[in-house]
Amino acid sequence: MALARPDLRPDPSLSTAEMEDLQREIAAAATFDDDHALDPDAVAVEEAASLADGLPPARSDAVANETLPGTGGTGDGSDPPTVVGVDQAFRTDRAGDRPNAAVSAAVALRGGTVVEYASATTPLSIPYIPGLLAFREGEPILAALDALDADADLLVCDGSGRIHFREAGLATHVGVLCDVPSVGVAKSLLCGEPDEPTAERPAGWRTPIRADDAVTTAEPGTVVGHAFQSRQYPNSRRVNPLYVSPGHRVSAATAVDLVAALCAGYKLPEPTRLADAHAERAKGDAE
DNA sequence: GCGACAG
DNA sequence: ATCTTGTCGC
Repeated sequence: MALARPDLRPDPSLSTAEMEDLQREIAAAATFDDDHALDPDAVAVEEAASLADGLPPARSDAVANETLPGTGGTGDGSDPPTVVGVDQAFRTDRAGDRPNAAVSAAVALRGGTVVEYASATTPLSIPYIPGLLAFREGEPILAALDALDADADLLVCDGSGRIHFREAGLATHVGVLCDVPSVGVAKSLLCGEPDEPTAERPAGWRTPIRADDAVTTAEPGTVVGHAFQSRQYPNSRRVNPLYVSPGHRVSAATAVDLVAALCAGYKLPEPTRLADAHAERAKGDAE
Protein backbone atom coordinates (compact mmCIF):
# COMPACT_ATOMS: atom_id res chain seq x y z
CA MET A 1 0.00 0.00 0.00
CA ALA A 2 1.86 3.03 -1.25
CA LEU A 3 1.42 6.33 0.54
CA ALA A 4 -0.23 9.08 -1.45
CA ARG A 5 1.32 11.77 0.75
CA PRO A 6 4.58 10.55 2.30
CA ASP A 7 5.40 14.19 3.02
CA LEU A 8 2.62 14.26 5.62
CA ARG A 9 3.80 11.28 7.69
CA PRO A 10 3.32 11.78 11.45
CA ASP A 11 7.00 12.23 12.31
CA PRO A 12 7.25 11.85 16.12
CA SER A 13 10.47 13.88 16.25
CA LEU A 14 8.69 17.10 15.28
CA SER A 15 8.08 19.82 17.85
CA THR A 16 4.58 20.33 19.19
CA ALA A 17 4.18 23.44 17.06
CA GLU A 18 5.34 21.56 13.96
CA MET A 19 2.93 18.73 14.70
CA GLU A 20 0.05 21.17 14.93
CA ASP A 21 1.09 22.85 11.69
CA LEU A 22 1.18 19.46 10.01
CA GLN A 23 -2.32 18.76 11.29
CA ARG A 24 -3.60 21.96 9.71
CA GLU A 25 -2.08 20.75 6.44
CA ILE A 26 -3.77 17.39 6.89
CA ALA A 27 -7.14 19.03 7.51
CA ALA A 28 -6.69 21.20 4.43
CA ALA A 29 -5.87 18.12 2.33
CA ALA A 30 -8.81 16.16 3.75
CA THR A 31 -12.25 15.87 2.19
CA PHE A 32 -15.28 15.62 4.47
CA ASP A 33 -17.65 14.73 1.63
CA ASP A 34 -18.81 11.52 -0.06
CA ASP A 35 -16.72 11.74 -3.18
CA HIS A 36 -16.62 8.00 -3.69
CA ALA A 37 -20.08 7.25 -2.39
CA LEU A 38 -19.45 4.14 -0.35
CA ASP A 39 -22.72 2.31 0.16
CA PRO A 40 -23.34 1.26 3.78
CA ASP A 41 -25.38 -1.71 2.52
CA ALA A 42 -22.40 -2.92 0.50
CA VAL A 43 -20.13 -3.10 3.55
CA ALA A 44 -22.71 -4.35 6.05
CA VAL A 45 -21.70 -7.13 8.41
CA GLU A 46 -24.61 -9.44 9.21
CA GLU A 47 -23.01 -11.81 11.67
CA ALA A 48 -20.22 -11.34 14.19
CA ALA A 49 -17.19 -13.49 13.37
CA SER A 50 -16.10 -16.02 15.96
CA LEU A 51 -12.73 -14.96 17.17
CA ALA A 52 -11.94 -18.53 18.15
CA ASP A 53 -11.61 -20.12 14.73
CA GLY A 54 -13.36 -18.05 12.10
CA LEU A 55 -10.16 -16.52 10.81
CA PRO A 56 -7.87 -17.22 7.86
CA PRO A 57 -4.19 -17.81 8.62
CA ALA A 58 -2.11 -14.72 9.34
CA ARG A 59 0.03 -13.32 6.59
CA SER A 60 3.53 -14.66 6.51
CA ASP A 61 6.12 -12.78 4.49
CA ALA A 62 7.72 -16.07 3.44
CA VAL A 63 4.72 -17.34 1.51
CA ALA A 64 3.62 -15.92 -1.80
CA ASN A 65 0.01 -14.88 -1.61
CA GLU A 66 -2.48 -16.31 -4.01
CA THR A 67 -4.36 -13.37 -5.36
CA LEU A 68 -7.96 -14.13 -6.03
CA PRO A 69 -9.79 -12.24 -8.75
CA GLY A 70 -10.91 -9.01 -7.23
CA THR A 71 -8.48 -9.10 -4.33
CA GLY A 72 -7.37 -5.60 -3.72
CA GLY A 73 -10.89 -4.42 -4.48
CA THR A 74 -10.92 -1.32 -6.58
CA GLY A 75 -14.66 -1.06 -6.13
CA ASP A 76 -15.24 -1.12 -9.87
CA GLY A 77 -16.21 -4.80 -10.10
CA SER A 78 -19.04 -6.69 -8.47
CA ASP A 79 -16.95 -7.43 -5.36
CA PRO A 80 -18.04 -5.79 -2.14
CA PRO A 81 -15.63 -3.09 -0.93
CA THR A 82 -12.78 -4.14 1.36
CA VAL A 83 -13.11 -2.66 4.84
CA VAL A 84 -10.00 -2.62 7.01
CA GLY A 85 -10.12 -2.11 10.77
CA VAL A 86 -6.98 -1.12 12.68
CA ASP A 87 -6.30 -1.11 16.40
CA GLN A 88 -3.36 -1.28 18.81
CA ALA A 89 -2.32 -3.01 22.00
CA PHE A 90 0.73 -2.00 23.99
CA ARG A 91 3.62 -4.07 25.27
CA THR A 92 5.70 -3.47 28.36
CA ASP A 93 8.99 -5.09 29.38
CA ARG A 94 8.02 -5.61 32.98
CA ALA A 95 4.70 -5.21 34.73
CA GLY A 96 4.24 -1.67 35.92
CA ASP A 97 6.60 -0.26 33.29
CA ARG A 98 5.60 2.27 30.69
CA PRO A 99 4.68 0.63 27.37
CA ASN A 100 7.63 0.56 24.99
CA ALA A 101 6.08 -0.91 21.85
CA ALA A 102 2.81 -0.75 19.97
CA VAL A 103 1.37 -3.94 18.50
CA SER A 104 -0.86 -2.89 15.62
CA ALA A 105 -3.35 -5.16 13.92
CA ALA A 106 -5.18 -4.70 10.65
CA VAL A 107 -8.16 -6.88 9.73
CA ALA A 108 -9.70 -6.88 6.26
CA LEU A 109 -13.35 -7.80 5.68
CA ARG A 110 -15.23 -8.18 2.44
CA GLY A 111 -18.94 -8.87 2.28
CA GLY A 112 -19.01 -9.34 6.05
CA THR A 113 -16.27 -11.98 6.04
CA VAL A 114 -12.70 -11.73 7.27
CA VAL A 115 -10.42 -12.17 4.26
CA GLU A 116 -7.06 -11.29 5.78
CA TYR A 117 -5.33 -9.97 8.85
CA ALA A 118 -1.85 -8.83 9.77
CA SER A 119 0.05 -7.22 12.59
CA ALA A 120 3.26 -5.31 13.24
CA THR A 121 5.24 -4.36 16.33
CA THR A 122 6.70 -0.86 16.44
CA PRO A 123 8.76 0.85 19.15
CA LEU A 124 6.92 3.73 20.77
CA SER A 125 8.44 7.14 20.28
CA ILE A 126 6.37 9.65 22.21
CA PRO A 127 3.82 9.53 25.04
CA TYR A 128 0.12 9.97 24.50
CA ILE A 129 -0.78 13.64 24.15
CA PRO A 130 -4.44 14.59 23.63
CA GLY A 131 -4.75 15.98 20.12
CA LEU A 132 -1.50 14.42 18.92
CA LEU A 133 -2.46 10.74 18.99
CA ALA A 134 -1.51 10.23 15.33
CA PHE A 135 2.11 11.01 16.14
CA ARG A 136 2.17 8.14 18.61
CA GLU A 137 0.06 5.57 16.77
CA GLY A 138 0.28 6.64 13.13
CA GLU A 139 3.49 4.85 12.18
CA PRO A 140 2.46 1.62 13.97
CA ILE A 141 -0.80 1.68 12.01
CA LEU A 142 1.00 2.23 8.71
CA ALA A 143 3.26 -0.71 9.53
CA ALA A 144 0.26 -2.98 10.05
CA LEU A 145 -1.38 -1.75 6.84
CA ASP A 146 1.89 -2.39 5.03
CA ALA A 147 1.90 -5.97 6.27
CA LEU A 148 -1.57 -6.41 4.82
CA ASP A 149 -1.86 -7.56 1.23
CA ALA A 150 -5.33 -6.24 0.58
CA ASP A 151 -5.94 -2.64 -0.39
CA ALA A 152 -8.57 -0.92 1.71
CA ASP A 153 -11.63 0.74 0.20
CA LEU A 154 -12.52 1.96 3.68
CA LEU A 155 -10.40 2.31 6.83
CA VAL A 156 -11.95 2.15 10.29
CA CYS A 157 -9.70 3.72 12.93
CA ASP A 158 -9.90 3.59 16.71
CA GLY A 159 -10.04 7.28 17.54
CA SER A 160 -11.38 10.52 16.21
CA GLY A 161 -11.30 11.86 12.70
CA ARG A 162 -12.83 15.27 12.20
CA ILE A 163 -13.84 15.45 15.88
CA HIS A 164 -10.51 17.06 16.73
CA PHE A 165 -9.08 20.45 17.75
CA ARG A 166 -7.76 20.99 14.22
CA GLU A 167 -10.12 18.56 12.40
CA ALA A 168 -7.16 16.25 11.88
CA GLY A 169 -7.54 13.28 14.22
CA LEU A 170 -5.97 9.87 13.74
CA ALA A 171 -8.53 8.68 11.18
CA THR A 172 -8.13 11.83 9.11
CA HIS A 173 -4.35 11.66 9.24
CA VAL A 174 -4.18 8.03 8.12
CA GLY A 175 -6.91 8.52 5.52
CA VAL A 176 -5.11 11.44 3.90
CA LEU A 177 -1.72 9.67 3.96
CA CYS A 178 -3.19 6.72 2.09
CA ASP A 179 -5.80 8.77 0.24
CA VAL A 180 -8.40 6.19 1.21
CA PRO A 181 -11.90 6.82 2.61
CA SER A 182 -11.73 6.55 6.40
CA VAL A 183 -13.88 6.91 9.50
CA GLY A 184 -12.95 7.44 13.13
CA VAL A 185 -14.64 5.53 15.94
CA ALA A 186 -13.88 6.84 19.43
CA LYS A 187 -15.18 5.58 22.77
CA SER A 188 -15.09 9.00 24.35
CA LEU A 189 -15.49 12.54 23.12
CA LEU A 190 -12.35 14.63 22.54
CA CYS A 191 -14.10 17.92 21.81
CA GLY A 192 -17.33 19.27 20.36
CA GLU A 193 -20.82 19.21 21.78
CA PRO A 194 -23.69 16.77 21.22
CA ASP A 195 -27.02 18.25 20.13
CA GLU A 196 -28.81 16.19 22.78
CA PRO A 197 -27.72 14.50 26.02
CA THR A 198 -26.31 11.05 25.26
CA ALA A 199 -27.08 9.21 28.48
CA GLU A 200 -29.09 5.97 28.40
CA ARG A 201 -30.15 5.95 24.78
CA PRO A 202 -31.59 2.95 22.91
CA ALA A 203 -29.54 1.07 20.30
CA GLY A 204 -29.56 2.84 16.95
CA TRP A 205 -29.95 6.31 18.48
CA ARG A 206 -27.70 9.08 17.20
CA THR A 207 -27.21 12.81 17.54
CA PRO A 208 -24.90 15.26 15.75
CA ILE A 209 -21.68 16.49 17.38
CA ARG A 210 -21.05 20.15 16.61
CA ALA A 211 -17.80 22.06 16.73
CA ASP A 212 -17.36 24.18 19.85
CA ASP A 213 -14.64 26.67 20.75
CA ALA A 214 -12.11 23.87 21.18
CA VAL A 215 -12.29 23.17 17.44
CA THR A 216 -10.08 25.99 16.21
CA THR A 217 -10.39 25.35 12.49
CA ALA A 218 -14.18 25.19 12.05
CA GLU A 219 -17.08 27.55 12.50
CA PRO A 220 -18.76 26.77 15.81
CA GLY A 221 -21.88 24.74 15.13
CA THR A 222 -20.38 22.83 12.22
CA VAL A 223 -21.39 19.15 12.37
CA VAL A 224 -18.09 17.27 12.79
CA GLY A 225 -19.48 13.84 13.68
CA HIS A 226 -22.16 11.94 15.60
CA ALA A 227 -22.69 10.23 18.89
CA PHE A 228 -24.04 6.78 18.05
CA GLN A 229 -25.52 4.25 20.44
CA SER A 230 -24.37 1.00 18.85
CA ARG A 231 -25.61 -1.25 21.63
CA GLN A 232 -27.82 -1.09 24.67
CA TYR A 233 -29.15 -3.49 27.27
CA PRO A 234 -32.90 -3.78 27.84
CA ASN A 235 -32.51 -3.21 31.59
CA SER A 236 -30.22 -1.60 34.14
CA ARG A 237 -26.65 -1.71 32.83
CA ARG A 238 -25.67 1.28 30.70
CA VAL A 239 -23.49 1.40 27.61
CA ASN A 240 -21.83 4.63 26.46
CA PRO A 241 -22.27 5.71 22.85
CA LEU A 242 -19.54 5.73 20.21
CA TYR A 243 -18.32 8.98 18.73
CA VAL A 244 -18.13 8.58 14.97
CA SER A 245 -16.52 11.13 12.69
CA PRO A 246 -15.36 11.41 9.08
CA GLY A 247 -11.71 10.67 8.48
CA HIS A 248 -11.33 11.40 4.79
CA ARG A 249 -13.56 11.23 1.69
CA VAL A 250 -16.66 10.50 3.79
CA SER A 251 -19.35 12.83 5.13
CA ALA A 252 -20.42 12.90 8.78
CA ALA A 253 -23.81 11.40 7.86
CA THR A 254 -22.31 8.57 5.81
CA ALA A 255 -19.67 7.87 8.48
CA VAL A 256 -22.36 6.99 11.05
CA ASP A 257 -24.33 4.99 8.50
CA LEU A 258 -21.23 2.99 7.62
CA VAL A 259 -20.39 2.31 11.26
CA ALA A 260 -23.99 1.34 11.99
CA ALA A 261 -23.85 -1.15 9.11
CA LEU A 262 -20.54 -2.54 10.39
CA CYS A 263 -21.89 -3.28 13.87
CA ALA A 264 -23.05 -6.85 14.53
CA GLY A 265 -24.34 -6.98 18.07
CA TYR A 266 -21.33 -5.64 19.91
CA LYS A 267 -20.54 -2.10 20.98
CA LEU A 268 -17.64 -1.79 18.53
CA PRO A 269 -18.00 -2.21 14.75
CA GLU A 270 -16.67 -5.60 13.61
CA PRO A 271 -13.50 -4.34 11.90
CA THR A 272 -12.44 -2.55 15.09
CA ARG A 273 -13.50 -5.35 17.42
CA LEU A 274 -11.59 -7.95 15.41
CA ALA A 275 -8.50 -5.76 15.08
CA ASP A 276 -8.61 -5.21 18.82
CA ALA A 277 -8.73 -8.95 19.42
CA HIS A 278 -5.87 -9.63 17.02
CA ALA A 279 -3.68 -6.95 18.48
CA GLU A 280 -4.27 -8.45 21.90
CA ARG A 281 -3.43 -11.92 20.64
CA ALA A 282 -0.31 -10.74 18.80
CA LYS A 283 0.86 -9.00 21.94
CA GLY A 284 0.57 -12.24 23.87
CA ASP A 285 2.34 -14.24 21.14
CA ALA A 286 5.77 -12.83 22.00
CA GLU A 287 5.46 -12.95 25.75
C1' DG B 1 -2.90 30.25 36.33
C1' DC B 2 -7.02 26.87 35.53
C1' DG B 3 -9.66 23.76 32.79
C1' DA B 4 -10.07 19.91 29.27
C1' DC B 5 -8.48 16.57 26.55
C1' DA B 6 -9.11 10.23 21.38
C1' DG B 7 -5.61 6.13 23.05
C1' DA C 1 -4.01 2.29 26.51
C1' DT C 2 -3.08 -0.69 31.05
C1' DC C 3 -3.46 -2.51 36.05
C1' DT C 4 -7.60 -6.15 38.06
C1' DT C 5 -12.34 -9.47 41.44
C1' DG C 6 -16.39 -9.76 41.93
C1' DT C 7 -20.90 -9.10 40.42
C1' DC C 8 -25.25 -7.98 38.17
C1' DG C 9 -28.19 -9.44 34.42
C1' DC C 10 -29.71 -11.99 30.15
